[in-house]
Amino acid sequence: MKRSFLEIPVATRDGVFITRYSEKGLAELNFPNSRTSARGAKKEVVPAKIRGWHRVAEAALKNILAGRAPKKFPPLDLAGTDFQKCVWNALQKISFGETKSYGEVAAAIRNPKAVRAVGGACGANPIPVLVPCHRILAANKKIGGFSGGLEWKRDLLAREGVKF
DNA sequence: TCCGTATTGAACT
DNA sequence: AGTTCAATACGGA
Repeated sequence: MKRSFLEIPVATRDGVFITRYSEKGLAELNFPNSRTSARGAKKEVVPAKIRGWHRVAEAALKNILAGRAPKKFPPLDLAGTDFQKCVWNALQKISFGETKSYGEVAAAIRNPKAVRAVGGACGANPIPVLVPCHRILAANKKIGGFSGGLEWKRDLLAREGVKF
């Protein structure tokens, strides 16, 4: 069974991001380039609950894009395996402007050897930016990869004041 | 069960 | 210093 998400666009100076909400929280976020947007504007009823989340999510997103640390995050409804959720949870513990290597993340979840699996989980991350998969660099401080495009990763890091 | 992965560290040019 | 290679954990087909 496929979960249906409530899709809400977020206009920023960098383009229109798409957020998707489930009954439990923010479930997905897409970069502007994905042409997932511009759909037959399904103006369904947006529960007040979700409007509240969206307000927080939008503020958090714009803060990050502006190079400032968000004060607050909306609840996240991460759909994935236990391992993935574990990784994503670890990612959220990385503070703004800080970077970690895949190896360190692996160590943080008590699987020091699962470095590549961590990479896989990052790639499967449904919520970039808010779940800071872009703050993960390879051990030799190289850029690695990024789902939404490497330009985004570099740009986001630069805005956080990270140099490499 | 086999294959690919957003890695890593060591061995080899 | 750049490159190749095997190992490793996990998810998808």
